Amino acid sequence: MGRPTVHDIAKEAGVSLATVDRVLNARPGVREKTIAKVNKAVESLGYVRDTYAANLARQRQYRFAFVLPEGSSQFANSLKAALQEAYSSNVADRTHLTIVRVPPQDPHAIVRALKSLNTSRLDGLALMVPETPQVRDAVARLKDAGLAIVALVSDLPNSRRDFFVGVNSIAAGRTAALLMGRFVKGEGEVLVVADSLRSRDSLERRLGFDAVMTSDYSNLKALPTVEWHGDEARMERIILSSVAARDRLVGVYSMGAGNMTMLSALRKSGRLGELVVLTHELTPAMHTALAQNEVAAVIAQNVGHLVRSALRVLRNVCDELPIFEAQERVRIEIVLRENLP
Amino acid sequence: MGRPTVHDIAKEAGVSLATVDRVLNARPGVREKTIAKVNKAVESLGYVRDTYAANLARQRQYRFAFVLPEGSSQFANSLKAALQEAYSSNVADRTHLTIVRVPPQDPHAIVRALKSLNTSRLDGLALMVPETPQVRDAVARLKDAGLAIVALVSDLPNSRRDFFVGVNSIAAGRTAALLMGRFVKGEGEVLVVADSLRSRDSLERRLGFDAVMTSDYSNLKALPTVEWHGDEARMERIILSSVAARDRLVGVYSMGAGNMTMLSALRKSGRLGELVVLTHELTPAMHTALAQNEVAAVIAQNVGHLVRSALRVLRNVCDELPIFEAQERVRIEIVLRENLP
DNA sequence: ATTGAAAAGAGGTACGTTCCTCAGATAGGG
DNA sequence: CCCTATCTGAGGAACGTACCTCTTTTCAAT
Repeated sequence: MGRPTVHDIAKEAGVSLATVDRVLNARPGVREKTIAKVNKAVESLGYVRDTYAANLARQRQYRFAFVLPEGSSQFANSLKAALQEAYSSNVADRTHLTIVRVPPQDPHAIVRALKSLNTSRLDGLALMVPETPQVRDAVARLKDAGLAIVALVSDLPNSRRDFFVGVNSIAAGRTAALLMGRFVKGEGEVLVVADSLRSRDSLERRLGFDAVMTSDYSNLKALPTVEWHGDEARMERIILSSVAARDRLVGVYSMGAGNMTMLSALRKSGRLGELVVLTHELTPAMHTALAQNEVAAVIAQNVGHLVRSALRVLRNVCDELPIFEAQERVRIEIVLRENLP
Repeated sequence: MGRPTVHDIAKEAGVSLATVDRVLNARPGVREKTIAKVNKAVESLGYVRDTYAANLARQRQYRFAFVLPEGSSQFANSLKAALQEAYSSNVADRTHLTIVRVPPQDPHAIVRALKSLNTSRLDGLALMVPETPQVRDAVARLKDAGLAIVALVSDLPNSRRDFFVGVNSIAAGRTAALLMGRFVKGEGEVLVVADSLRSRDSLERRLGFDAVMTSDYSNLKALPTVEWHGDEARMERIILSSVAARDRLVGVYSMGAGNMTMLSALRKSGRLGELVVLTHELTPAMHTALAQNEVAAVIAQNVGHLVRSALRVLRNVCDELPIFEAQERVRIEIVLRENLP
């Protein structure tokens, strides 16, 4: 009737339960021939291990830490909320979660935080931090200490991380360019704003944006990136002067945080209505801005997905199970006024 | 240390394990005062039942059937694929799934299929069928027989279904109109194509489309819906003649299936390049069409979500657990060339 | 043929929960 | 006060798996 159990395989393979267990858990002391017999029985009966019963028996506890940027970033906060939701739902069953917040602009502080982690009390780590050589090395050392490592949102290549969970930033930038190109009527200039191009995802978004812009929309000219480095007053100044100086401005693409400051500056300039504004990450503020037609589109990634995906990957790495890449690919979502969740 | 168990609550409440169990599972034979004591202990210890251990002990088996339209519909096929994927992954743990395929255009055949279900061997039902009075009544009877019922993709109001899993079709139509309005440069007419307006979702998409079209995009005129009723030759004829007759045509909105026929007809007409084409559901054919710039945007719903959501809802209804509506809200996805998954 | 290590078997306990039985306690009505 | 119905307690078996110990078998080298 129901699913086959270890007892059924034992019977089918003509071996004892203990041997089946040894084979299934890759423990030593079984002849090749017997291993083959058991595997054949597993195949023919279509046995799949009951993960929950297994975890119950083995008293498995996954201890993961999430390293997120501190500060007022709405996105990081919504990630944290998604994490807490996952924690209280069955998604995070048998999983103990710690959240560590670090100053994103200070590589040394990040390294210090990573070093202070007690690796013996931790099985895995998901981190959303800007890529710097110091961080890369610190992550590599954590990997050596036996942790499963997932880069979240922003990739950490060459850090020996096990997996990257997040969207392809180049494709996100390309998507922004496509939207800008199709939404703008006529021709003109596009202002591109970022907190800093030092973070890998901003850089890649810009790359993708420019690629599509130049190849498909020659009627538009993307201006050099304006970086405001966390200084909101500076941002307001730059935006106001840009808008005043450039009467051919038709669009604004904001690649990172600080969208509220940007919007209020544009509002002050009195030209918000004529501009096609694109931003990233569906924060509550952007939700409102979309509903009020101040922002044309928001390019987002589902934080719930990110978190669930990161947890799945971390668990699978810990259990040395394969990762189904297709399932973990996070989609680039386009949110308009009419498909607001 | 770990999570509190039933033993911990028993100790905390000063009652026996059996009483805790009676309270947790709402079995009779416990005084109000004792129930309160147990509940207080549950609260104060933050006890959450280990669903997997519980299901293991209770040998819980969820037996669900999915009723899907038969025929060559790519969407139904991808739903089936998502279902099979869920079945083989842990999402469908302790769940037995049956897929029933019915001719979507034949209400009597659908009712016959529903009546032939053995309700004593089934705990829940998810169905994607057009809404007709006969079907509505048949579903209500199944509900009376004690099944959990979920309407999938297309809602069945007044059928006493427990929940609807799918997108808001009106919002989907509104989203299509927004895209059409922003993508088209200049003014002109928009052809709207559907298999049949008898199906509720097509009707609602049209409603939403028209609402936004008239309120926001007076430069565009949406033509009356062309229905092709499953007759591909007829569709080709209509499209070719429409395109030939209307030189002000700037866009085509296809609300349902048959996108490949529509595209090939447009290709034949030689005017595909000038038209903004919008379709629904990201089938492999639409994937290609997007990549080749033949279709401007596809409005999709994630079939993986639909299936997982339906399964979660069915399980929760069976266990009389609450449904977290926010989690089950399926998003309206917009797929462009640059954010193809 | 003997030896000894490697392989396999047998049987147990545990995980957190459900669900069962049976016995003991408590309360309310006569 | 006892009687009876209702509550509560104590304990155990089971679910599928992991992991432990202790035996027994197998098989090749001697």
